[in-house]
Amino acid sequence: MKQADSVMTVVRESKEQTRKRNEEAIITAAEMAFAEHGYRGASISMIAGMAGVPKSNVTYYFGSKDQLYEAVLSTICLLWLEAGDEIHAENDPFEALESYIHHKMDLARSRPHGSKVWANEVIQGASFIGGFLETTVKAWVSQRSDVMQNWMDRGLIRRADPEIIFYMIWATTQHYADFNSQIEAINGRVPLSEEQWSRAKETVSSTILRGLMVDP
Amino acid sequence: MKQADSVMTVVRESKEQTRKRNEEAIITAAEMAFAEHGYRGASISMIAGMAGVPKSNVTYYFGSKDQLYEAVLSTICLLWLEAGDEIHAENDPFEALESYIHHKMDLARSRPHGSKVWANEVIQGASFIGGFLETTVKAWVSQRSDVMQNWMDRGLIRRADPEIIFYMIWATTQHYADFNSQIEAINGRVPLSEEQWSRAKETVSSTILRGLMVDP
DNA sequence: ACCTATCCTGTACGATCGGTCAAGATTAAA
DNA sequence: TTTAATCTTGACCGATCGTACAGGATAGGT
Repeated sequence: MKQADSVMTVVRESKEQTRKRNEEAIITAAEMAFAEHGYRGASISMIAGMAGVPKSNVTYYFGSKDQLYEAVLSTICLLWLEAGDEIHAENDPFEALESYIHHKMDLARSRPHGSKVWANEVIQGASFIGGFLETTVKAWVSQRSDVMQNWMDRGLIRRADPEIIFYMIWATTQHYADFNSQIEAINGRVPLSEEQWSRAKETVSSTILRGLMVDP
Repeated sequence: MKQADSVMTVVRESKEQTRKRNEEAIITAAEMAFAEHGYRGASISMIAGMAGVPKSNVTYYFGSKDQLYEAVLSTICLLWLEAGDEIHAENDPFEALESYIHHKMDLARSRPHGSKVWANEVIQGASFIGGFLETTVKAWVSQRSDVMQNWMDRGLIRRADPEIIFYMIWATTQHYADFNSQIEAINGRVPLSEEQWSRAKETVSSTILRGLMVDP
């Protein structure tokens, strides 16, 4: 088949390329399968079917269902941890938090499956990610809470427990990913329009930010 | 064993009483099992073990796993639908909404398992409760949205899409049930204290209510 | 062109699942 | 007390699950 090679310029994939392509296809399929059926409900054969690879290929790449699940969870969390990078004491609190909320709303829209897998895992006790929550996530919250405390001490925002504020932001933003099917049902079986999405972003952020303003 | 009957005044249960007692035990066990393991992860034998009845007894009472699952979901929703009864146009919006938020926070604390089952079901596509969402829940939202619109027209609260406000309330309150394990992990593996709970209630409601105030 | 290490996958296995069913136990009516 | 209806449950079934593994396929070095 030299002809095909020269005419279509289809060069043979290297092993590394094949592995990377297969791993990404499996991760993507697993993210969707775990989101739509839960950890137990998603089967390896189902994931393999979505990814277009044989069932054994999945266990070959990821070792076990548990390890694949953890890979999906860590892929998601790497995305989330970056969203709050602009929360620094030297930034304006309302600009920083508005950016954070908008960023999280965009992630809820662009990566709903990841959010759902995470939510499912936490709801069912976070047995796979418990250690991660107690170290990395806790440290993230602790650092940002110090920033919020700084803003409060300088009288820029209203006094409140910073953790509670973060939980409110997480809850309201991720709700648009996790409870998407409920929102669509109430919206008349219709996905949110572009305008509805931007209004949701605006209302969520402005409501929380107004709630954080100091008394005049 | 006449002696036992007369001394301990333990009369024999009627069939109805036995049925009711068993059904409640099974429902309670199922609520916990579905919350902690998801729909597929919770097995009938596991639920039967928790409830202290043989496995076949579960299918005898509820017919199938699906019907038991739906019974759990409807039990939960009956509780939730009552929480917003005070949202009427003639009430003060801030008092009514504060009462609603506090009521929902109390439910998140007292019935976390039900909230988790509901969240799991919605996350995974709401295939069991889709029709219910499109009829009962949608109508509930529609009625309360009219009340909110009335308050806005009278200048009592800031203008915003009422649905978005309800989603924010649902998200922030139910977060304390659904993401309880995440909150505990960040809190140092320790459940929220009584004081932390009351501060959470206060901060959540005051932040949202301040976010709804009209500009001075 | 050959060889070898690595990759890939079809097959098989034990475990567990939801659900069925018939026989035994118990209750309520006659 | 007898009888009929209902409740209760242990045993069983086909299906599906996650995983192990052997052997074929293949890429990359020689």
